[in-house]
Amino acid sequence: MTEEYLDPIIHQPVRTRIFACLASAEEVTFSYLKKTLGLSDGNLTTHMKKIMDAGYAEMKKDFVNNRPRTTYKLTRKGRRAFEVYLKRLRKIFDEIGK
Amino acid sequence: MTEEYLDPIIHQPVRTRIFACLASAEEVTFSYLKKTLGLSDGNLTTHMKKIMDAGYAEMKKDFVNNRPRTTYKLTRKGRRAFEVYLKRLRKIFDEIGK
DNA sequence: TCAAATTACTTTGAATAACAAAGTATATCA
DNA sequence: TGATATACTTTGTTATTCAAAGTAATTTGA
Repeated sequence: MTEEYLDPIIHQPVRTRIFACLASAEEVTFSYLKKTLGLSDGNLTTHMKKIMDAGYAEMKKDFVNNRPRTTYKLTRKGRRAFEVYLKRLRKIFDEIGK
Repeated sequence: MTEEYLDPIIHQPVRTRIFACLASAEEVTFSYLKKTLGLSDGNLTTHMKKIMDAGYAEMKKDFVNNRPRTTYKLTRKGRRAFEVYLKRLRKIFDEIGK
């Protein structure tokens, strides 16, 4: 059980939900994440920064109707990390049933 | 998805594993947790303190072979909180598959 | 038309959390 | 009896989390 450590970048109340969102789609906008997860702007920015600093997601900026739009998507590395995370979580909980 | 917040007492890399351990047994000793999860003494103490402060576990102290022994067990509230946690986690991940 | 509100973020600072090193205390071992 | 081990707790530093305030462009309403 010891080595089944849970990636602290992913295993955090807000970020786990962000990852679930990102994993379920190709890419997701800042506004969508904010609304869907009910986060403050600052909170979302800093969490995304942390995820990107880990190399788990990347950002794209463009304009739609003269408004800035920031889009995030998981990198290959991020998707892989999330898979490993899910596998470990499952293993940990499977052991409860002994 | 918004209201499916994950209890920060439980959703933390070390504590999730502590909860899995506690949930799988009636009660668990300090030494066992420490060894099984590979934690430093201080780290384990502070995490357990946090879990107890939330009313999720309780501590029993006795002596075995003239040695102090600290035993932890989930309270009813703690077990319930863990169940809710697991249900929410599952829901969040189920949504990935859309 | 211009002031106010809205959208879309980022920066910053204060509160909280996480962790290990050092500390306390008893027991065993050589 | 000095050294090592077991069983913890306290303390202090560093890292993390979050929202308030800040920036900038845009739309809306009087």
